[in-house]
Amino acid sequence: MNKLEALPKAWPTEITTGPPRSAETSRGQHVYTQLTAAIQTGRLQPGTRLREVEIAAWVGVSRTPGREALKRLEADGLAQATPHAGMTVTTLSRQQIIELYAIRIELEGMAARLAAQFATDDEIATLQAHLRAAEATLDDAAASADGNRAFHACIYRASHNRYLLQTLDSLSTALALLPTTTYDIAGRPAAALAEHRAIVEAIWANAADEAEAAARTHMQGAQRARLKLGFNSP
Amino acid sequence: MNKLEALPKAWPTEITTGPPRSAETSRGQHVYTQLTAAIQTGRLQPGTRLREVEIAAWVGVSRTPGREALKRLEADGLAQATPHAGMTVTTLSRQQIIELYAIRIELEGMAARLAAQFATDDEIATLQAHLRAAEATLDDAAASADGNRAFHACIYRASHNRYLLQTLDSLSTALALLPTTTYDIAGRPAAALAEHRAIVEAIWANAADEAEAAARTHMQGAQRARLKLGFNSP
DNA sequence: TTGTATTTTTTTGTATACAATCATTTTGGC
DNA sequence: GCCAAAATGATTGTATACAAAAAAATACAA
Repeated sequence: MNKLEALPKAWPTEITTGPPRSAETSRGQHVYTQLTAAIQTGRLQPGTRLREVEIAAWVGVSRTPGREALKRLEADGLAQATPHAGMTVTTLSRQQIIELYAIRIELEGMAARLAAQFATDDEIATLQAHLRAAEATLDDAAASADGNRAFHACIYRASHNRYLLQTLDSLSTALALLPTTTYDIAGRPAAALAEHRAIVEAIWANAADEAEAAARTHMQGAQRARLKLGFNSP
Repeated sequence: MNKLEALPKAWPTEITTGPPRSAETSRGQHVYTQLTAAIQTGRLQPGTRLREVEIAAWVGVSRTPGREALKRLEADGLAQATPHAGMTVTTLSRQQIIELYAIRIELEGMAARLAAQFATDDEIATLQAHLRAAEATLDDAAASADGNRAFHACIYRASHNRYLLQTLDSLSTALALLPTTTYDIAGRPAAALAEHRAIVEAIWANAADEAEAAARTHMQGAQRARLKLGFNSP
């Protein structure tokens, strides 16, 4: 039926960067971590075929935990399966990116509003620390992108709504499928930092409306930057 | 560590109500369908222990597809796992219910807004058909609840945002963990119908703001009704 | 050459045996 | 009788063999 194109059989040479795999975590969890890391760093490009045996051999486990990890990827939207035919890393269309940002704008706004209402002093302090850290890495796109992820995750947690946290996490992860980050655009890290400042200030002042507005403005800026970048295929 | 309380070993006598399992669908999918159905109809109560072997034996398959289905339940938030200790059907706390409704209010509003902008004539006609059908089942709480689910799913689809659709689907499913529906409250089906009418009218008129407001009002009403009901444990 | 039937190969789907881990019970000592 | 430590049992985690389905390759005729 659907012919899945043949794809690079070569795997990234470096297999594990982190700890080899604590006895605490299951092999399945380990494979999942490896796969998401490989996708987010771009070592596994969208469209790449994911074969159970290859994945398993790559990480050095049997098919069972490998298969489990792939199923989780599918549930996260990071991989797509066709019955009996196998999985590929999801390729986002322009339309999908627009839809992703649409819901993210809404939920980031909600998170900022809730954070303005419910964030603890500790959480606000952490946000401010992230701002300071971001100043130091304005020139490093990769570090900026990492810092950005951490900053947003902080706001999610500060919302004190576990379903919101979970949903935004999953949406952010899906956007990590895109090959480059918006921080590769000249001036974007500085603009993002200014927008982040506005959000944190509103949260610090317990100004819910302002926080929501600032977060929405920020995400709209991110979307504009993203769509300016263009992307891989359709 | 955590002692999982011993729980009823008896399984619902009727195993399968639908088709026995088409050759098209995998056994894993079949188990998943059976489990979600059992949870949503209340045959599997929150807190019930889910053992891989029992599940597998119940549906008549081996552990592998049973285990796969359980992992999917966990990803959906319908079951909770503790490593090496097993899974139980999720029990929602009052706080969780509040958080669920909070995000649902936000996203239902967004869906109604988008539907007002982008719904096709067909989709609006389907919504109107649902209103007429709901009139006929005002006295039947179970039928009302089913119709309600279908109605909302229609709006999700009419939003034409696949991530919004997916997220709202998942949130609605999580709420199905609650034992009784708000439609068991006297007068609630009629109130809900009136609120549904307001939403559809706004969508039909392409009035985005009104649609969002109507949807939020509706969900706030649903939340109030829900919290009035009380619930199982914590 | 082209279209089609058939075989082969590849890959996922499933069953099952075994290992690891945690909870419980039993045993031994005091 | 009570506590600790070892043995037991239950249950999940993992490996692997086999079945089933689909895709690809091959053979063969028109």
